[in-house]
Amino acid sequence: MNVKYRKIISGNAKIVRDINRSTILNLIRLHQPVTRVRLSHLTGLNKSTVSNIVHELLQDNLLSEEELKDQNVGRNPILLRLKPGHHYVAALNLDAVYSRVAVFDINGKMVGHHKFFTDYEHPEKNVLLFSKSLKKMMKKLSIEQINGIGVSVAGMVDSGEGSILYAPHFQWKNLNLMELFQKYYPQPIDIKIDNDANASALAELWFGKGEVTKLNDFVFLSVGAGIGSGIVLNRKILEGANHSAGEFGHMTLVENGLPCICGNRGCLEAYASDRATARRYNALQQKKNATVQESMVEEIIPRALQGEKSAIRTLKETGHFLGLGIKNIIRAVDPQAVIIGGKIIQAWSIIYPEILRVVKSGDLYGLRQEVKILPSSLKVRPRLLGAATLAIREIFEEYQIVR
Amino acid sequence: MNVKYRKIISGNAKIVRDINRSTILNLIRLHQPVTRVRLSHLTGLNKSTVSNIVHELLQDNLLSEEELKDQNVGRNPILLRLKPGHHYVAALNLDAVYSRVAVFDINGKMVGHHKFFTDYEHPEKNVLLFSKSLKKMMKKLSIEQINGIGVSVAGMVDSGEGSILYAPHFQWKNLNLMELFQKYYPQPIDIKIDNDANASALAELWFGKGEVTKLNDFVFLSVGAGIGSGIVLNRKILEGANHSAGEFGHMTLVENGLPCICGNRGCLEAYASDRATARRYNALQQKKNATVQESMVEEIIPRALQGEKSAIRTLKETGHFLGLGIKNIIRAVDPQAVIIGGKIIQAWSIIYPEILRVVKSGDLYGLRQEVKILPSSLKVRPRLLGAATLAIREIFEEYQIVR
DNA sequence: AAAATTTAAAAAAAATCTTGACATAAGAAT
DNA sequence: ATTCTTATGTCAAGATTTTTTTTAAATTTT
Repeated sequence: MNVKYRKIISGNAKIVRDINRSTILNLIRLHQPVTRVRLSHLTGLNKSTVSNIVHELLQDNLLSEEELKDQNVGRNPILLRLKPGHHYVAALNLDAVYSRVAVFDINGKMVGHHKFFTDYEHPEKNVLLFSKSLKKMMKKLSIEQINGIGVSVAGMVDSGEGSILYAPHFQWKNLNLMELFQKYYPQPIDIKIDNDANASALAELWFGKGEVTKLNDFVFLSVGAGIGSGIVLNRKILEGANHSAGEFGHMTLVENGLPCICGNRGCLEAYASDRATARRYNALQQKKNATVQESMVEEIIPRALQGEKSAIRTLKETGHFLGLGIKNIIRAVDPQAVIIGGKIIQAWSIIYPEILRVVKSGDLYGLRQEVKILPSSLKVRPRLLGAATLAIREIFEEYQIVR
Repeated sequence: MNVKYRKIISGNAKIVRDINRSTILNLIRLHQPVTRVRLSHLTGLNKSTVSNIVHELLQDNLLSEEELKDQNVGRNPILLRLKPGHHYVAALNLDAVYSRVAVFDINGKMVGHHKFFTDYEHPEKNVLLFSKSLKKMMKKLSIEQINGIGVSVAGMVDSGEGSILYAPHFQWKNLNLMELFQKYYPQPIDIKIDNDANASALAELWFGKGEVTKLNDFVFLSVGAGIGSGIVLNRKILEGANHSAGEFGHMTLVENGLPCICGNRGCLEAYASDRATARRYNALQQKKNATVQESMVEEIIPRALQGEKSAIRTLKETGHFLGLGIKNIIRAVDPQAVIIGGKIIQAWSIIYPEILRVVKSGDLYGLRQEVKILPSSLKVRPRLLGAATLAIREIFEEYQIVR
């Protein structure tokens, strides 16, 4: 039976407490530093309830207090912040060539980092390398306990089960990664595994800067060797019935178009991935003997920025195709924004006008669709921070009431 | 400020009651007839809580009881059902040429129906006609009170405000329909307005038969003069940041393809709408002088079913284009199913194989994507029943706890 | 035929959590 | 020195669910 039955959650006093506790903890995260009174206003909860719950959070070492001495009338407010130094999560990004391990605090700050060659042949080996690396890091940073592990994988993942359905880079199929982790971490620890595009989207949602802060509905388009995407709707990742929502990389852009590694033709990925960009560039350069390796868009971009014509033309084309794809994404889910990640955004000044032109050309009935096209706002690698966010989310998000 | 802030709903005893009450009422609707004990199991709530809430619902005249005499051991169970004859909603579908008014009971059964010519020039006139028609119907059926009004409109709708952003058929732009209704219904009554594709999707979700019963995530593709769609994710309609999620009709299928009424080229609608189908058919028939009117797919379908070659070819092409669109829909939101509505489904035996062929050709990496392509399962007009469902939903759905 | 068992529903007592009124804290304004 | 003002803390009251106990009705066992 493949039918997903929604779990029915009925209400009782304890769940009310859980809901309010996580609401408050989340608001502290988002608005820190913040006072109890402000939290009372934000939540609509009574001041006493807030005080009570804050007291509990303080005892759990999740918060720090700081009395503010200012010249306002009235009693000095006490500012609440997430307390650093007590709660950490481990992150693993399993990616082509390198995989990365890191430790983050609950504010999304990386405090330790390490990388190793991904072992394609022996999936379990990567878990071993991760655990060793993590142990070493924890010792060095004198961190005693980890509050969760997040893993982002380049491939299709069943995040509920924690299994990898298909990872084309590594040629892993139906691999239960969760089981491997549980071998090395038999003690009860939260382990969350998801696809790297979803993880990146989550990283933007939780730790995005600037305009991204205000977004609740967006699509993160991860442009790399392939093209993946994570759809965020009402602050939640859309997984899809078969864990493959947001496979925009394989939407058909051109019927019977260029072949794609997925076996079909005309996919967005076959036109706008880094690989496709490099290929188009090389086709232009053939006579000039100045080709680049397929994985090396990072060589094309500086050439374009320095004014090399064929590099510029190639990237503009990429922008054009991305625009076509993004237009269809907008038609599909009508997000507040589409955020683009990947090396390609280093050429933002070149690709953005092209993307915008295509997207705007298709404005529905001339009605203003206030969708933004933005480059990733993150400084840390989104896929690694995303892995951490998978674990951090578990600390903050519990139940929630919706209409 | 265009930023949609999520309302924060904090928990308290009253909301817990609301949650549990609506959970129980919904389960009665879905599982009727059902006993209190069964409800207790389904919800996880204690038997006393269920008894208590059921008592309340009985007092509100929402339920009827019937003692079951069977040969099982133990006390006879009391079966609970939604009580007919006490709660009704009014529905209005504003559509091209005709608009329809109807009265439905809370089980989605139509008890009265009437239609009138839509007044394109004077939007308010339609509200007047609706109210007169409803009044007459209520008198005839001796219904004293209506518990809500649902309106489905062929066009883009801001369902929160109840305003029509753009309705191409009627050439209405930024029309606040809710205000017009409130003129005629100043007393506090729930009025809900939404786009007809969303309403149809909702009708399938609530009152769909057969396989549809088990679906929580699907896309309803409404094929008519244009192509609209409603996206249902986790049993909720996806509205989108600009109230235009699911505009799959205007996704680009062919770059620089056929012109579309939206002003662009190559939209799905320009290839697979009834109008496009008729146009393609007429192009084939030109020499034979046997053309049909643009709105008349219903003439092409019987011809095809009787074996007329060009009719068959035309419909197969429509199926092919629908397949291309559906493939991209699947890539986008990965639904459990895509449900197709409209006259075209009378030719299901012709279009379905074509759709399936295109969709399956694009199966991602050869992984089984268990997506179903289904014709609408409703007997009543989906757009009208959908309008009713907008109102019925308000009676049943209140708050809910999610993770 | 009487007693025990089974299933369903209702009632009373116990537990949990939020609310609301009041109290306390700390500084500014009068 | 007193009163305001704002932030936080305390505690009984109120609402709701859960747990426990009764009551009800029919079947099965003794």
